Amino acid sequence: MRDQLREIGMIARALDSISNIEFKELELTKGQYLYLVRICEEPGIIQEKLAELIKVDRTTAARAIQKLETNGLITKQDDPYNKKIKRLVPTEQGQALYPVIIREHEHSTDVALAGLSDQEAEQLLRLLKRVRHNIEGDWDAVKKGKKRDY
Amino acid sequence: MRDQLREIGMIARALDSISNIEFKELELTKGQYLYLVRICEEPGIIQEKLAELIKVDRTTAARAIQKLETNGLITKQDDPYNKKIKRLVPTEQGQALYPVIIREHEHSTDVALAGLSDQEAEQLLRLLKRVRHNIEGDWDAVKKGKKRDY
DNA sequence: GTTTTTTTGTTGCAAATGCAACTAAATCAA
DNA sequence: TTGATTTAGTTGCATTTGCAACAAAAAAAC
Repeated sequence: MRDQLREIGMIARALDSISNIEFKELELTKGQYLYLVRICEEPGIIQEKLAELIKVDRTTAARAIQKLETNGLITKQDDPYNKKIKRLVPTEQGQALYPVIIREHEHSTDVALAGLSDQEAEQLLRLLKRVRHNIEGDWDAVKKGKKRDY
Repeated sequence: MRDQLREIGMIARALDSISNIEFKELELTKGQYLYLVRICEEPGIIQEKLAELIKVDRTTAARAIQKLETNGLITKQDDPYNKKIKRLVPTEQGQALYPVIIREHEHSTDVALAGLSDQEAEQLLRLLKRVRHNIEGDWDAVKKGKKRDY
């Protein structure tokens, strides 16, 4: 049975659910951790790229980011050369949350990979990267209205 | 870098997004395909187990299932021995959608696994099953209010 | 240098999501 | 067999989500 995608869906929902519950005590509402970590890791990234990076709808990202700004965790900075884009940068308060988010994430990774050898964990990562790469094109295309034939 | 969980998240969001868009022309609104396939494969399953199976909040499942019933795709049948539970069964109309959903899913699997050898695809599945198994306990516990230490 | 297309961002809705809080049946404990 | 706990299901409410539809800057085409 080729159940790889189902397993991926189950794992992703379970982990997202756990993270959302655990981050609530940090004043982070649903999904916000996703955007905040990425902004901390790539300060100056713009909204559009961020949405593409984490595979989420542009408008969903827009509102999550808006809320992060309202809550004082990031700022939107104007670019000196491009009046259209807004560069996302964590505030000190946002930065302060980064290690906490990472720690939780590391713990979940420990749990998830328990019992796997280093070789297996690495192999899993390699394979997942290939799968993600394989699927990216379709996501982009379908999002833009392209019809897949099957 | 132990980015396995991030890759899983990206893949899952991308695929879910694609499926939701593609199933809209079948009158299936967001997420419904998830529940319907499982009910078709395991007719008689109850709501609580279904939510646990696909790793989704009980109340979210409740409403998605309610809508499937309203739309005539499944029925909730009383159990003769247990007045509390309701067994979920696809209607003929629901059954009719099953092969369509599977076909889409098979296509996505083709895309996702492109370039992987049979051995690699099998290895991926084995590893994902272990990861899913590893994480299930935590999901259950955290959902029920347990605090993880990390 | 102007027109067309793409990129980036926003807002209006309608719908899904999920935590609390609540029933009621079933199971467990005494 | 009574009382406590767990299981299964529901509803209220606030929030997130995402498709349309839009605006404006930037880039590409001509």
